[in-house]
Amino acid sequence: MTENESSKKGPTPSGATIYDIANLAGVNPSTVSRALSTPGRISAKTEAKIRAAAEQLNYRVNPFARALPTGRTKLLALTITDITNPVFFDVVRGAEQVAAESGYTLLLAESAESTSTESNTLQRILPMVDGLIMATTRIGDDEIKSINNSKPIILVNRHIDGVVDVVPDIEPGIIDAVQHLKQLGHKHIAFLSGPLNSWMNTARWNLIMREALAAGLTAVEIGPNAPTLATGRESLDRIRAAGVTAVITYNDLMAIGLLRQATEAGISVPNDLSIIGFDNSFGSDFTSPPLTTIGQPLLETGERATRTLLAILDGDADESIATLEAPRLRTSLIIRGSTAKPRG
Amino acid sequence: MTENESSKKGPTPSGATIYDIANLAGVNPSTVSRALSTPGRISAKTEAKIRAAAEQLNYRVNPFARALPTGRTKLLALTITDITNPVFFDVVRGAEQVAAESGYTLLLAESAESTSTESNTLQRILPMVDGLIMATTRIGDDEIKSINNSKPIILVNRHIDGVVDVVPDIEPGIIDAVQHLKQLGHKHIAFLSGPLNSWMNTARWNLIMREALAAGLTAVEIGPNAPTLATGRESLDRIRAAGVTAVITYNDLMAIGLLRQATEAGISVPNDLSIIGFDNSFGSDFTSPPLTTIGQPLLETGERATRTLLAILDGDADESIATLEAPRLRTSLIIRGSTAKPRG
DNA sequence: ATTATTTTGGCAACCGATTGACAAAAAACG
DNA sequence: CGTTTTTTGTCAATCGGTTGCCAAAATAAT
Repeated sequence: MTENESSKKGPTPSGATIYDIANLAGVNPSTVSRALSTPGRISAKTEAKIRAAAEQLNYRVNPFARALPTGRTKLLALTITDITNPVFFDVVRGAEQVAAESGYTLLLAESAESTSTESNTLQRILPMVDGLIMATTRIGDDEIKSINNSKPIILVNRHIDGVVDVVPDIEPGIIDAVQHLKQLGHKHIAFLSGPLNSWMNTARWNLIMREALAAGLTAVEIGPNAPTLATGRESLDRIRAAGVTAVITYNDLMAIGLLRQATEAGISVPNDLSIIGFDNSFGSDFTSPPLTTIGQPLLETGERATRTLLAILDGDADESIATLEAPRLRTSLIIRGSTAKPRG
Repeated sequence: MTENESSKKGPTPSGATIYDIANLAGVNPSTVSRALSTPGRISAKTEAKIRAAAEQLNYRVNPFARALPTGRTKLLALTITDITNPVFFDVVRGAEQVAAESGYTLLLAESAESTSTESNTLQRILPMVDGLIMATTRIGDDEIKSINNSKPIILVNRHIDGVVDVVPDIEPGIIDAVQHLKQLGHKHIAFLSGPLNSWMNTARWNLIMREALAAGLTAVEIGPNAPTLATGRESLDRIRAAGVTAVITYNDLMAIGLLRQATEAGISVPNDLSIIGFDNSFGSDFTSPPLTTIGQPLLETGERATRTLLAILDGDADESIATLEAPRLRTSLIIRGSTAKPRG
């Protein structure tokens, strides 16, 4: 602790600069800059000399100094509302990986709780990032549109006109789910719905309704609800009261809550009640019985969202088009243990 | 899309600068800087005028421009190895909240998988942050020490000489756990251990061993293992073979895996096998039966780690001392449904 | 009213890169 | 060998703030 000369103090914490390199290599700082960031611009010999000097000084480019003239920070933000929600795990993983591959750093922002916190965090983060992936947010369409005017945004699982989004096609999964229930012999099903203003919630319910109708089943919506484990538990009575034999929930978390509550109340899942979750998120197979669920390709969603964002940022027309026109990701039904023939 | 003048193009994406404000308010840019960042330095009247102008132009300070001369970015990094591990949820929450309160932004870095990825990510992040909280890492002591020479680090649940850490006292929880098992009538217990080089793993096992000995129980270590759900499942046979009636696991994830595997194999938990997890992490009460576990104050851990880091950064002697000398956080036994009298 | 003191605001240098313009050096050409 | 073209490296301005230093203005003290 006594003789570490340049540690932690002063505005140059850890710092060899291109000027130091220039000195050591006997060239002009701008030459150093070019050698390091515009390969080919400088003769191989000089470049080698500079790289050696940089290596020797353990040089790291100062991201802020670079960001200032270029306006590019190589930082991407991924916003989520609730780190506790397993849906994001794989989205984060996918995004993180693609970002890292491209030399970008992912800034993960959780805005638990209030909308105002979320707005504030966003305001703080916005100036530092090149672009935003919004995985979930309670923020309104207008604010998102306004942000979209200054920085590119990719929306995940939400649609707003004029904003780029990545949302998997929910149709195949829902069609299969309803058919699955029908084939098991269910006649009356419920949708345990999610948040009131959720675009995705509405989309899911509408489609379930349509398919149930087409299949000759009755379908009721129970909700709206916060998309949490707790509300899943709390809704057991309403579901029983509705007289249905099967439930599709807005997400897995709610399904798990419901399943646990039912089990504790002596109601057998799947025999007394079939449950289908949504998302196939991390942990949905940890329950007993493991959850039948409509799976989303979460990892791919994170990857694609990030790739799309990068394509926009790099303005690479070809890649942009390729990314934007790739076939849409699809949901699919994953049958596990929480669905069965209704009793009696 | 037609007439948004200054959107998304050029190095000044969204930007009013202090120069714009200076123009509008009829003062010098430096006066603007002072008015905004050194309250009191400028007369109230001028300051009001400047604030009004800033408001009108919707000014946001450019964090990079500020970081350049000051060397302070108001960014903190929190590194975790596996976003999937529920242990971090509350740590992240706590850290995020304290950081936000103090006007800092938390950069959450997941370095899933390989150590090399982790090193790379770290190198990328390091120059942009004021300090680091390392919640888990596979990185070696030496590298951590070396990082600690350039930026302040707070270690969570790990100890390295010379590096500040926040690690709750595991003693109370472990003492209670062993006593709990003894009182239930167990004679032979096992510790399902975690990663080989984990400091915390060793600490936990040593203490369990000591307490078991003191209580007249036999204790065996089974492992090392990766701290995952999968290894929990895979270790069932070894646990059965060891002839113990109770297991304490390195963490909840392993306990949950073990519990599920046991249940599927027709071994009743808690009647045939008692299981105690570790951490009381998110979801440890979702299982059937809910998991008895040695709880850590995770939220407080995240909060304290962040507060400590901020205290170091701000060099506020009083606050530093207060934070550093606060009573150590403690673990405690949380008795739920996965422990009972051994059968027969 | 005069001097001493404190406030207030401006000037200019600086943080560490990037980049357009240009001149010197090297290579290619006739 | 002289001239044109290309390559290579330097100069200097710039990004948007911060801050030490100083002078003008305002206030206080004598």
